[in-house]
Amino acid sequence: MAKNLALKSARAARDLSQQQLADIVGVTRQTVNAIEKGDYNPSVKLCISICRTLGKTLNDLFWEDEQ
Amino acid sequence: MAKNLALKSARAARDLSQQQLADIVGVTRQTVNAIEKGDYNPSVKLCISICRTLGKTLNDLFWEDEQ
DNA sequence: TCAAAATGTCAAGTATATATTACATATTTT
DNA sequence: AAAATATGTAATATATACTTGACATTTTGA
Repeated sequence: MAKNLALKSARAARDLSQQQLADIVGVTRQTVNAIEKGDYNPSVKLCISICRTLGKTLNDLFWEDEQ
Repeated sequence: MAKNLALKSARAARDLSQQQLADIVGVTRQTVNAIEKGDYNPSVKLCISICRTLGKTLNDLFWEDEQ
């Protein structure tokens, strides 16, 4: 998977550190880091939780428009 | 998680069986069944693959509007 | 410029998504 | 009604998301 810059950017817009976002959604900072880096393939439940925290939707943060 | 009726309905609209959808996205029929039933929490990659197959987006099939 | 905070990364462990096999019931088709 | 197909479900196995703990580097702010 590619880097998730939409996520990184949405997190920055809310002025949250990886650690803070991780705490809110109940995972570790390493997990948030890995998702932003594109290292793995999170569960949709975690994606939804991240989206809600950042005021975005799944399409905003996890849908790639180009096929 | 609750039953995913949006998925069940989108699959029906394309006239695909659970088995056919599973084959296309590369999982087993039990996995598709469990997702529709709401038994577990698929990876976002699998969600995206299902959405593409059914001509829907993540928001269409995996975003619950009520908080 | 120095310390603190944030980020990147790695190794080893745990939890859970997904596979495999199998069987039962429901639905559709002939 | 019988046969085929679709769906529901369960037990055991495997792959991988995610944790824990640790250390290194980069960035931020006083």
